[in-house]
Amino acid sequence: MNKIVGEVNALPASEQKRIIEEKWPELLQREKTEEEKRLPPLPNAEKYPMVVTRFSPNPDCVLHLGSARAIILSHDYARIHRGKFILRFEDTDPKLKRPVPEFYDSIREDLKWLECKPDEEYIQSDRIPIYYEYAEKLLKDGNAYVCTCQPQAFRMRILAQEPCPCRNLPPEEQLERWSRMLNGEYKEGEAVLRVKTDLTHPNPAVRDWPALRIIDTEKFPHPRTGSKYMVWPLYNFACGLDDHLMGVTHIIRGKEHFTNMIRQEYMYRHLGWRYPEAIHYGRLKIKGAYLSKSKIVQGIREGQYWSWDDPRLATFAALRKRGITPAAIRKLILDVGLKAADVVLSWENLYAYNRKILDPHVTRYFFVKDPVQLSVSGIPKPITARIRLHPEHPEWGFREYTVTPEEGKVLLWISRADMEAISAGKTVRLMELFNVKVEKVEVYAVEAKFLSESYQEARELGAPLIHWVIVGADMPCKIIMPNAAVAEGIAEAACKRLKPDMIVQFERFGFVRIEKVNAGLTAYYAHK
RNA sequence: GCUCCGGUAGUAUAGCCCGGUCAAGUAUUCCGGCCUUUCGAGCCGGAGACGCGGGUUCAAAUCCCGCCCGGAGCACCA
Repeated sequence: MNKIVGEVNALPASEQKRIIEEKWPELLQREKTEEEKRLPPLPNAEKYPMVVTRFSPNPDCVLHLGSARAIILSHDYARIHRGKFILRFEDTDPKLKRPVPEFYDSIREDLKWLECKPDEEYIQSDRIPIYYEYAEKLLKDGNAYVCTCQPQAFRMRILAQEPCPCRNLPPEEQLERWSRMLNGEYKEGEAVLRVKTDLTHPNPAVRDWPALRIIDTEKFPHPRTGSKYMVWPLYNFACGLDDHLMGVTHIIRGKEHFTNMIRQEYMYRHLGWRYPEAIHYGRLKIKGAYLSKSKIVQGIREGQYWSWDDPRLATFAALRKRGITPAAIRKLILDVGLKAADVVLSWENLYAYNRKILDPHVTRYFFVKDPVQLSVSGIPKPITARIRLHPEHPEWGFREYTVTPEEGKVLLWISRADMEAISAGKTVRLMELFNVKVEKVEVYAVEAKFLSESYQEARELGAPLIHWVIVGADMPCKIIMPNAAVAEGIAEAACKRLKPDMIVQFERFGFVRIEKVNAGLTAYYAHK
């Protein structure tokens, strides 16, 4: 049996696969279907020559986990169908949701990190003339009007299902008003372009919705176009036009946009267009973290968080910094799918996925949190520990430490938590090193006597296994925890060769991402 | 309040359209065991759910009605 296994393993993987395909094709089949089962089919994908999806953020903040669903599902569905994935910046509010130049880039970076690189990119503030063109067309065709009513007065009318006085003015008059709007003859708030819908629609929010408004860009210049434009499209107008103009076939977005679809459908009818497939997924939350831009922005402004990548935030920047992998996030999102029900994600699931991704690939080191000294006496000779960087990969190498007793004694660091769990008379195994018998436990130190080297003996005695660092072969280490607390301790000397961005496992402590290496080590904690 | 949309174990999800094979599957979590020089991973076993009440039916997680609960929208925001 072993001989046969050996023979098979000696063959190259491609050869193994060929043989299986030849003799047991059903084995491969099963494997394949299981992997592809991941996402449910996209509705009506076959009705379109090419599937086109888009992610359309406002660059007024960094991205966070709440956007992961739109990004990953849009991207992955486009890829599954060999379609196109578009990134579109919706930066049409220079006043209330002011875009910030640095966020255009941070969003691009986040998408790249998430392995969701867009095929095309658009910025709405580049497209203002296009929106004007369609505004004019709608006006000309009597499908829109320039409304100069006071918002309050308009609301009263619309609630009563009555047209406001502006609605039925002839197209020529509308175009006249429109050019006055563009000329700056109206001030901010004095005129708005509305798309005609059904005044009797059961939802008042749908009736004659606003499409373009005036913003005083002298006062609130747009970061990209300055004061060049004073008339800016609202969400439903810009987004609705762009989705058609860019050939988007499938819109995947949060259910807060459900009413927006109804509104936009009226415009599509005016223009003789067909509305894309729209999927509205539920709200995504994660326990104990704010997934709201305004809360994040507010916390930053008030100094509650250090920065956009503060470990307490669920921004992609923060997750990245902690060593959460994009693969784990993708798994989480594919798991959740595109149901309309709200979901409350738990960090536990994210961590579990991340751990399984990381565990086979990352190297192991010892980090002693809250160190106390353990002095071991009675060591007969120098003893060398060779500890694998990964238990299942001896070929990756090892760290090597030699304890050299002076008058039979050596000093080691062990963690306070381990010290508290042991007491005089107990036997303890220092991993990969030797066994000791504890003699005295004090407040800051432990004294023990060398017992034996045999690991087997430790097992038989049921001795606890603890990790350690030789005093002198060490470096200070700070670990930023997810709650922004700092765990202080000592890492083994081999950690000096670590590089920023590496993710390692500190045994019996957890996975961390290295932030800085100099005389000391700084790392961010991911999870156990 | 009005207009929509939801509700399967602690969490997430499959099943619901096309009722039976669902005394409800999967992942994670928790517990136990095995394995292992980590309290990690792996392996084995176990715990844990159809919001409530009616109805239709031989049969309902699945269909119908009512209720309850949750969420979203009701901006000259996106």
